[in-house]
Amino acid sequence: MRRLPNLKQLRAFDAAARLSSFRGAADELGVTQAAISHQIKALEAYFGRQLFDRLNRKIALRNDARELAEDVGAALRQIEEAAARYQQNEMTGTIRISVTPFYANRMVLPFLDEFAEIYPEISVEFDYSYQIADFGEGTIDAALRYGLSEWAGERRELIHHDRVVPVTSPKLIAGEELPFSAAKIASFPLAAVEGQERYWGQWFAAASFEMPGACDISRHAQRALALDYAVAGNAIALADLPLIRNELATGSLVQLSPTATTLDRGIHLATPDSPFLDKRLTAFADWLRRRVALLSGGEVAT
Amino acid sequence: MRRLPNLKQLRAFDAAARLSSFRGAADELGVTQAAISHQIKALEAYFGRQLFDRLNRKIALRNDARELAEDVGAALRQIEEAAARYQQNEMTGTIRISVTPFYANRMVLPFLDEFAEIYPEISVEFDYSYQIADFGEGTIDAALRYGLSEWAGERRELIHHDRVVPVTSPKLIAGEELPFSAAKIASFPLAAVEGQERYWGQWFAAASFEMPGACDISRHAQRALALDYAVAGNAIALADLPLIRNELATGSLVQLSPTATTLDRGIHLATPDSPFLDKRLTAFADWLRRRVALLSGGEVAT
DNA sequence: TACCATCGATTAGTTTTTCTAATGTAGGTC
DNA sequence: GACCTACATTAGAAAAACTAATCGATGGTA
Repeated sequence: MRRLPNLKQLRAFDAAARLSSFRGAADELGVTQAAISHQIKALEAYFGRQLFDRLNRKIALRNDARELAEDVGAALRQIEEAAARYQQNEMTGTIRISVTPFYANRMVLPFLDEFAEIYPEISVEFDYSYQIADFGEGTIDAALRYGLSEWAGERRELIHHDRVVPVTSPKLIAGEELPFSAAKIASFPLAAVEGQERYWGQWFAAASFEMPGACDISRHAQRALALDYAVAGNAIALADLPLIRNELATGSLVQLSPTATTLDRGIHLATPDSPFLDKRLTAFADWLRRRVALLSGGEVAT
Repeated sequence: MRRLPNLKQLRAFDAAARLSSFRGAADELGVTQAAISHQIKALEAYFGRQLFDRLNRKIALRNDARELAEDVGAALRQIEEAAARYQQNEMTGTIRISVTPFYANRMVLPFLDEFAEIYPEISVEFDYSYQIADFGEGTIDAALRYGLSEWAGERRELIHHDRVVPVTSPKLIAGEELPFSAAKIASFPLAAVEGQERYWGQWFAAASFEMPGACDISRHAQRALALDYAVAGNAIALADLPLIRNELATGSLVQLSPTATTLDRGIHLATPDSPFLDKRLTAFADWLRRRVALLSGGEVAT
């Protein structure tokens, strides 16, 4: 595409032609009349002929410029409408989110139809992977990630801070009375995620109990595996209640104590560190945060 | 028409989207790559979201911006074509020219079909009037005027300098032998236009003859009336040969001497003093000048 | 694997464009 | 005939656009 006249001048021309007035065009474009006069003059110089006849105190679009005015007007209208359409379709289209099956199955998929009801034009696709997705390839718009509150090179929005309680299989504590004291819990085998053993210490502190130096703690590579270990009746694990509500409902896990502690990690929606937030992702994050908060008892993460 | 994005930025966007490259867009628009980067960034800020994904060493138009790119491209193409059309239709349409019937009938209308052949898209309308037309009303594009070489407030193009010879009706000189000497002519009644008697002196000077102080000179309000007077056999008049070629052909006038003198007046095409010349008027003036020159013997006025 | 060429981003400063303020001119209006 | 409004023009101010230089990243190449 080459050889276009100055588009700002064309815009002034369009307004002046429509209104048959430089002053009117100036008002419409929010500039002075002198500016319009300059623009038209420059455009006439570009074309090498007059676009308007200057009659006294008014102007008249020349006949041979009429078609030009119509075409330019139509083109500008097309641009205006295209821009408006682009701005309005913010909440349409597809967003692709990378998420672990563990979290998707428990916290997202069961409620996704609620999101679809609020934003019927947004379709959400999931990339189920334990790998950290690469935004660079452009195939992933965001990722739901479990972790600490810091990452580099990307923007994160907190969805939900883990707030954990001790749980285990009824098999492990057959016949014992609930709730358990912290001391009693400490006497059982405990399950922890590798590198996150300190959360047990944090929980015992919340329960005002000094954690014994020599606890029986097993270490697991992933949160899901630690939970599995507990479900199998091998140990007590710390778990976020919303995440295991199915297990609690079916009785495959029981909550041993009302004492809960909030961890310094949780689920975040991570997005590429672009200067602008995709409003659909913001909407998704907002929705998910509220939805998860409902499960946790109403506290919305901020 | 309001609420348009910056059109320069849209132009950069169009080029970048088409070429999937900022550098390519920069080359196409004849600016540096940095300029495109700035423009796109500003446009993204305007919309509040990203138009392109920045992958490594390349960019990818986002899906939701694809429609925008197409619409903008189409609109710019429309503008490009409209501008091209406007520039090409310089030689079409109607030009309205004010002209006296006397001159129109003798010098323009007989040859107008030749002009129509060269410029078939230009239609010429005439306003037959002895009044000086007012350009201000916008109904007249130009005027063919007889006169001196100076006017104010308008642009003139010389079509033809009068080059006059003495002519009269055969009735006046029945039986006399041609050509006449200057002395013999001076002995006849002479016809002149009011205020232009000096042209007789000029002619006698060209004939190397001192004009007698007491010539029989009649004065007429218009050139056409002086000629009529001669056709009627009442006097000898000075006339431009091309203008009276019909009378010479039919014998209602005869040329008395080969001596001719060029006057300081002639026919001009006068146009409003606008900053740009209507190329159709230039074409008309050029054509008419050459056509009249053919009648006068090949000298083209400059 | 190191090097080179290319692409886009960024920063700071310059150039160009665009705009304004002031003023002039010419009609139309009361 | 004074007054109002519309467009033109000038000079200078403001804003937009652009460039040069440089960075970081990466893909191709030797």
